[in-house]
Amino acid sequence: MVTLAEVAQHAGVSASTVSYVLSGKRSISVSTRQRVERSIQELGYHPNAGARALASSRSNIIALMVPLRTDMYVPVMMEIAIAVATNARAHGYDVLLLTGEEGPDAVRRVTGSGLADAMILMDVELDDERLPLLRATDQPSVLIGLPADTTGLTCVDLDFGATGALCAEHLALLGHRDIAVIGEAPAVYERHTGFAERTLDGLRSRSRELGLRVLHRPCEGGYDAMALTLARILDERPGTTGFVVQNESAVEPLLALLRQKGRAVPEDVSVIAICPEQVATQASVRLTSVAIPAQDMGRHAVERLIAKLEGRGEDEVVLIAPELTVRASTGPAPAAP
Amino acid sequence: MVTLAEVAQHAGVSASTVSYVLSGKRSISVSTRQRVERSIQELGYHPNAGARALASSRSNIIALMVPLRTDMYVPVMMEIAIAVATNARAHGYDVLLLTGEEGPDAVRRVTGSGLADAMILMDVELDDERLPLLRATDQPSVLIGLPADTTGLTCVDLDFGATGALCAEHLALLGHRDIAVIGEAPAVYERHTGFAERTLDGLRSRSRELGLRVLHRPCEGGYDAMALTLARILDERPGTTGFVVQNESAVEPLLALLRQKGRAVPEDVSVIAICPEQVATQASVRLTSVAIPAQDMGRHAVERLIAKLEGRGEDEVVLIAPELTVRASTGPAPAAP
DNA sequence: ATTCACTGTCGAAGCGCTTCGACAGCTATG
DNA sequence: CATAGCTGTCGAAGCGCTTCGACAGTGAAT
Repeated sequence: MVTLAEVAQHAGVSASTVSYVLSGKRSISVSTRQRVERSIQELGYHPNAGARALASSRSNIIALMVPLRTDMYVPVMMEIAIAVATNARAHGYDVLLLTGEEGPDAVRRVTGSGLADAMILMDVELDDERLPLLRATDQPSVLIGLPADTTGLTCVDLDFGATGALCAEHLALLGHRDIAVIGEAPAVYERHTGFAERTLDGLRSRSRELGLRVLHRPCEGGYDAMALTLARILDERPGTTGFVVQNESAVEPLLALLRQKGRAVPEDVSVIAICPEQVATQASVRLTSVAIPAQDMGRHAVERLIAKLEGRGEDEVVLIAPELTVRASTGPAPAAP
Repeated sequence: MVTLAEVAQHAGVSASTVSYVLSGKRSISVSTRQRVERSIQELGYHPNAGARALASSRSNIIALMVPLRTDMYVPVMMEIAIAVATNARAHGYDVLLLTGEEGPDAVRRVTGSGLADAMILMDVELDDERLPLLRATDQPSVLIGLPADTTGLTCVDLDFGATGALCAEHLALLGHRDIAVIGEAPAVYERHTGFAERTLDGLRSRSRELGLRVLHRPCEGGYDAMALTLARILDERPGTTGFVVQNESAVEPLLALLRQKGRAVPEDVSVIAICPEQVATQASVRLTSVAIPAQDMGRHAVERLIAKLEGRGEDEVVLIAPELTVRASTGPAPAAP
């Protein structure tokens, strides 16, 4: 293993000079710099991470806590995780992957051990038990998701309230009057992750303004659960002509069921999905959708975090504006019979 | 920040004693151990990761390289990644998330800097450019996937050859004679990740033995691509009664299209999917499937790696035996008209 | 009683790096 | 021409931990 000292000797300078070449924290003459860089190249030198962390008390690592549950919006999670890793690398940071399993202990462990310089938490619940720890420590952190109380925290999330409102507006504009929301699984609401409720709130309040009637039904996803849910909805509100789906695994079943029941999309009923682009474009009907901007969320989270690490930037809530893309699954409400 | 020395002072022992309590590498009297442990508790001590890594030249970190592409079998990747993280933690290791982006350089960087003690590579291609590096270094590694040449490497993967064979057997047993394989996107074959080819090979050779006729068509996934692919297949081999699908995003479109064409599943045609359990159970028809055992793969990979880190275990190829679960999408071939 | 082998503890020497203060050799300034 | 202020480099002091050898104390074996 090549060390700083060996590079220094090879280049005929002192170790500190090599260090300064590497960090750029003091000016170095061009000739020396080049000599050192050549030596680094020739010897294939890589600074030792542990020694560096010890001496500088900075690990250049960002911890990313992902939820342990793999049962929900998984592709989004993965996309965020990868976006975080990619953006972090671009800023010279590596990413440590923590699962939610350890819960608050993971936060303690990471902060206490100096394993990471900062952390990003995904899937934050409204009243998350990790939040007090984050507020107490001076280690920078960013949440992806929006807890109930955001004081002293930096959060990044899609503006789900605006997303709900946007869906209501689109359907109202098309003349729909009775709409149904196919929500996430009941467990998601019980866990109070927040985003589902916020979507619903936004949608409901805008609907009220626009005179839409809204029926909300959580749904486990999958074909059978969707069949049951749809039957109940149509039973209760036969005149429903608009659907907003916030559950990836209910999308395709819903489309199949509507087809099966002879309700044409978008002629008879309109469907809006809140889902990743890929799902919307690959579904059996090209779906009008509000995209979940996983990449953006990852990128923003890293950028906020880097800003904090560099002393710039303060606590703030970044809500990404939703964008509705009209595709083939929504159209004018059918004339009342 | 609490240090070893402070704990030592608080407990009235020397620093080395505390260290030995922590590592268990020398015997410590019960009374001393308890005193030290109490001090650790009271002070809320967490060993500094950097210092530890420097002194012991072991970071207790495993690097996990995931593919950058988020366009394919993503949930499987995520599940593997989480299984890796969870199992690694159980062995006292943390996981560093690397994206494929950096390619071979990431391997150099990690090995060179001592950032991680070992690495797991996902999505290994048949002739992966990272392999020479892995063979050259003495850092333990495990591949998830199977390259062309496995000498000097440890690999974990589903036995895709046996998977293909299993599918052929199941369909043959049910009396099918003409079967079609809906494969992964052409890009997957061009990239030579191997698993798709191995599946096909296994399926073809067993089919030959069993007298099945096989038509293989790669498919991008999504509704339109699937529609085109299916049309071609039925055009070329109208008598096709069995389908094997190895592309998650083609599954639901295929089912919808078959329904639409009036071909009932499983009465008229049988469908086997090679996909995660969740996809199989949540599809619009409960699918007979061969599961992709993501959790097992992650677990095996970590276990192999730990074994190597502890000096036990040598290079080997672990092929996980496929399991076919019969559900509602396969049945006896219809009597010839 | 003497030796021997443990057991439990300590002190000290690093691990490879960053960073602070020092300083030699300049150039610009009064 | 002395002085001040740069610029570029160096030496040395740690960062917090692990680990090696040393050794005091104890009990067993001689």
